[in-house]
Amino acid sequence: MTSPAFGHEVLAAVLGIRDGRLRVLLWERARDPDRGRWALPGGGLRADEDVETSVRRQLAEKVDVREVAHVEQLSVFSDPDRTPGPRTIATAFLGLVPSDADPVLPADTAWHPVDALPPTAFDHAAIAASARDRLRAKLSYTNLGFALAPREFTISGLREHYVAALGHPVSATNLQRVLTRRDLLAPTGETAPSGRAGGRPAAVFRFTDRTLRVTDAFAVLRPPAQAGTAS
Amino acid sequence: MTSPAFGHEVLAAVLGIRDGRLRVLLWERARDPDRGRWALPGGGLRADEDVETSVRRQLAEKVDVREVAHVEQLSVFSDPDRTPGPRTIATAFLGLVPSDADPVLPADTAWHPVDALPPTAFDHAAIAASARDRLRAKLSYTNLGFALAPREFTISGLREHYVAALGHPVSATNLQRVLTRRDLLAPTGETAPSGRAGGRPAAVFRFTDRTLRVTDAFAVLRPPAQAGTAS
DNA sequence: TCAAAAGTGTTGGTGCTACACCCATGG
DNA sequence: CCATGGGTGTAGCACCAACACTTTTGA
Repeated sequence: MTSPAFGHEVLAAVLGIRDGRLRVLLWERARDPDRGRWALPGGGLRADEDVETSVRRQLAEKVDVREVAHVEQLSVFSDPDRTPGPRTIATAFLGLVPSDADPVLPADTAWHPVDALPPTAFDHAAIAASARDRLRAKLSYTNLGFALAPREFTISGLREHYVAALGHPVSATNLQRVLTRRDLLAPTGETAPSGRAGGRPAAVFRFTDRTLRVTDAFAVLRPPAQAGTAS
Repeated sequence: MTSPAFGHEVLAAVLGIRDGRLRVLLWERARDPDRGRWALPGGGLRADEDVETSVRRQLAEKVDVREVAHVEQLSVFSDPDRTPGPRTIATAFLGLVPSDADPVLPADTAWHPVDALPPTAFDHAAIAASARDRLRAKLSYTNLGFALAPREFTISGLREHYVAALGHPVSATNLQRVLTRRDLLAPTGETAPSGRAGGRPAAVFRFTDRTLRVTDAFAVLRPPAQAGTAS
């Protein structure tokens, strides 16, 4: 059991919709190695914390943690040569920040389009891509939209978030019906003022639930009966 | 960047259907700590390998690797006190062995029902539970059955595998239709002899594909068109 | 009164579950 | 020819995408 020891870092791909695009939070490295390239926030794991605690601590230094609506583990990146110098293993996380949260960012930190990244440090581009893919997959069978959208929104506003995140057209009509059928949306009773060009004012909604819920589990091999689930 | 270094181990929850139950491969610890308790196979990460390479190497010592039909990463277990002694972080994997593979096992190693584990070492019970849950979820929206079932099987034989893995009844009629509709099954043309009590001989099938395929992605927010996918 | 934007009604199609029925074998 | 188990036909339901239509606003 005398196995070697390795450095361990925690990295977070924090995604959010900003200016109509799906973006990831990156900071520009001021020092070698990879000076001038853009990196994911994160850093070394401390002796007294587990990786979940660590990622939240590290994010708190970039973003007010209360603004991060969802955090989940992606996977381990462990190529021996993934970084120069002493070997470091990384546990990668996906974080999501709603678009009405506008955290004050340090000067070296900015949101970059996840589909058009600037030159990135180490293997961080692969981590960002894996975060993007995880988000896209989960949007379609969970209520994860709550972590991208603002607290309150109109259906067409929500639709734009889904379009930006998924990268393909989404029908507002059917989006509303799917989310309503599954009881994910609740009307607030308010309406949003119509724009400069007129038009009927939109009803305002919020998500009924702001924690992750799988809505399509066991689509095929569903456990029998479960009477009462449909409400 | 002078963060501390930690031991890193790789652990595999190898699941398979044995004697009609979903079981996990465990070995009995002969030494303290946790002597006499049952542990998942695995061990320290070497300096020149990544975690995926490592888990396959470690499994080769217990099971002929060619018999492991599927391996995937679960998550990191990193509680500072998860093991006594110097801190060790674990990357946990799910491995699946088809029921027609019968690897020769070392004397200290045995298959145990995953829903009725013997006393387990460290946090290994939680890892086994997370492997079981991952398997159950993926069975319902992927072709992952190929990694549990034998190479060739009858529908009712396959049904028993799903029942054992999921823990709830599954209809053979509908199982066949669902898997056929998605082109996951191919008839071999052979039939299996009927049992002592008679009955029509069953047709023999195999999975068309023996690598993981997601069959239900984007059930809700499906990308538009994709002409020709249905074939 | 017209254009714009939001929201609802409706229709046709697909996939799924349940159940009834037919098929092939051993005794 | 009967019991046993395998396999298919089909009816009804739920869900869903597309599209036409109605509603409510600003100019």
